[in-house]
Amino acid sequence: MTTIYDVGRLAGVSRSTVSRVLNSKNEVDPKTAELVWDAVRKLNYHPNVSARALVRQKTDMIGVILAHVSDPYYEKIIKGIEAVVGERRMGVAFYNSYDNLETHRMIVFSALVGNRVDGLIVVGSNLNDRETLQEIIGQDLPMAFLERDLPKAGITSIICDNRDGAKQAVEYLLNLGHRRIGCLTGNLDYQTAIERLEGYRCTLQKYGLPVDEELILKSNFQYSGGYEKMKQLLSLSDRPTALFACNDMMAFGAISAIKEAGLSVPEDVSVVGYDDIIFTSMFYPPLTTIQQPLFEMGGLAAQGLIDRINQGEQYESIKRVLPVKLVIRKSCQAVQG
Amino acid sequence: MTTIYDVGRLAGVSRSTVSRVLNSKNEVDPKTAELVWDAVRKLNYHPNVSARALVRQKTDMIGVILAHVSDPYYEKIIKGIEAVVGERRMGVAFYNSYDNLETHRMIVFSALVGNRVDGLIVVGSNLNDRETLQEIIGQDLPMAFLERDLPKAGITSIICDNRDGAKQAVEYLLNLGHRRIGCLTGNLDYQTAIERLEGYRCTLQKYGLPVDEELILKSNFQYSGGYEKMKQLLSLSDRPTALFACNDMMAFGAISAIKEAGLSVPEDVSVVGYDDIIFTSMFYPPLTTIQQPLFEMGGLAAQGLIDRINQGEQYESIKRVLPVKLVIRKSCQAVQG
DNA sequence: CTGTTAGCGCCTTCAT
DNA sequence: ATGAAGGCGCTAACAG
Repeated sequence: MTTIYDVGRLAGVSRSTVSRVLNSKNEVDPKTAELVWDAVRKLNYHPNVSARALVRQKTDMIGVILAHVSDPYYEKIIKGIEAVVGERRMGVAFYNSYDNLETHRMIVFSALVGNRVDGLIVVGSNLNDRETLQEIIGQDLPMAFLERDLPKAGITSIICDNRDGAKQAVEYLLNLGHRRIGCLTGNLDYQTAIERLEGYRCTLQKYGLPVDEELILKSNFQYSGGYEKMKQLLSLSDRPTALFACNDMMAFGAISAIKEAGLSVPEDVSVVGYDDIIFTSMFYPPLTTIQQPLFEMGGLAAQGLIDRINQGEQYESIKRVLPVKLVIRKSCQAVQG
Repeated sequence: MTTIYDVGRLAGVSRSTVSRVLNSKNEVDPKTAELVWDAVRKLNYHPNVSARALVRQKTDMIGVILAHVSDPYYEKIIKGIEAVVGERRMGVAFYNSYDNLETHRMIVFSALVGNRVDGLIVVGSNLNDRETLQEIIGQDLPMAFLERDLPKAGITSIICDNRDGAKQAVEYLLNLGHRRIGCLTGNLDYQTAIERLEGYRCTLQKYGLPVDEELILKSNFQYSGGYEKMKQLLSLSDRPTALFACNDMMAFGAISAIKEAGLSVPEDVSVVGYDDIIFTSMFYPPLTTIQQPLFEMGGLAAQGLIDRINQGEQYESIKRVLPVKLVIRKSCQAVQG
């Protein structure tokens, strides 16, 4: 391992000078600096991150904890985070919680309390994590929340208007003449799932329609969940003519079940999804869905977190609720006759 | 920040004893140990990772560099890596290269030379990265390669039998009576893309069929690339009756183009993909494709890397070529008449 | 403008 | 079985 000391020796200067050059602090004679850079290149020197982090008490890294990095839903959020973080010359580390409370707790503590990262973005975590998070927040460590707001916490949270999204979806179906509209919810341990369901309910009520509990099935945001629950919905004597799936993956699963039953989308059942993940437009039929500003969300969370890190506890937390919009494709049509 | 010193003071012991308890080294009086653990819990102490890494000269983290974490293709590979790494009580950090050589270089150096991780798994990187990688390998730092083998490197590499995969796909189509089989290649800066194309060519030759260069279109492993290139293929006067797409995303794009042209899959064009990503079975029609043992690949790479880290340079590198298999779904049918 | 000095928090001999 | 002391590689005062 080559250290700052080796660089100094080769350049004929002290270690502190090397450090100054590397960090472009204070004034350094341009000639000296050039000597140092030459040595750095020649030795292919890269600072030991641990040593640097130890003395500076910061790692220039932020962490992002989410259920599973590979979930396509996170794609644009991740890109939004990375864009901002890269711009500020920091790095990102991703951690998978697998939606497991114990794992989540371990990660949060070892990453944040163990100083592995300077701050943490928690993406849409399980509401039962509240205790862990309150504990962390109590220590005034930099955090930001995405798709979730923690009451009383002086912390940035970026969420989308889930109730309004559900409202747009349901209103769209109502305008097409649908009256029996099924709803596949996400895992109700998640704020987004709860709010979307509320939006569905309120919208029906607003239009003076009955909320038939038989048409509301608690699912889990997964393809398989959408598939299974849709089969149940189709077996109803008076089956729905339309479906509001609280995310796109469940919509895909539901559509498979519909096709398997010998029915068609949108001829027999209209389907609206939620999220607008990248696959929606590749899917057949192209899915009508609610689009969230995912890239922007990621960016705002990262920005809030980094500001908090830089400004310390004087940072004024922000809470943003971003608007969503309906994207009409080809999975819905008006009720016939 | 609470340190080992605070813990020691609360427990009434020295810092070295705390350290011993934490790392369960040597013998420590069970009563003393209990005292220390009590203090740890009471203070919610978590070791400072930087300090620990600095003195131990290891981070217990491995890095994984790939084009983009959110690409669904990596999903199972990632899970395979995580399974092994978790089992060995280490952690993983993911880095996105975005298929950019400069980014790739920076990550490799700062992560590995900067001691951010103990070793690095490079997943299917651009062949033009060779120089950077050789440079790193020259420093005998622990690395493992996935979907790529670097000649002369005493380093673990795990690849799949891409030529055989292409052969299985093409033979399947030939057996269905197809003679004009198009090929959409991936980005030929990648070993997998090159080998799959070779497999396609060799198989046709093996059966004494002409290789019509007009039917081979260089694409990029992307949905959009598959879509565009398939449009070209369809505009040919004597268009192909079947397509071998070198990955599933291009197959999806191609199928969109086919549908858009008023044709059907598999009635008018049969399509075989490659990879068997999670979406293939959700797609309509369910895609016939080549399945790779992705989970196993990730696990083997992680295992090889960790062994190398633990055993040092005496580690005997392994090179594994894993078998692949054809998964028949519904995107192909026999030539009519 | 540059070198000297003193830690950052932890682990690991070496004593006891 | 436990404590004292030294140092991992780096940065940040403080001198000069």
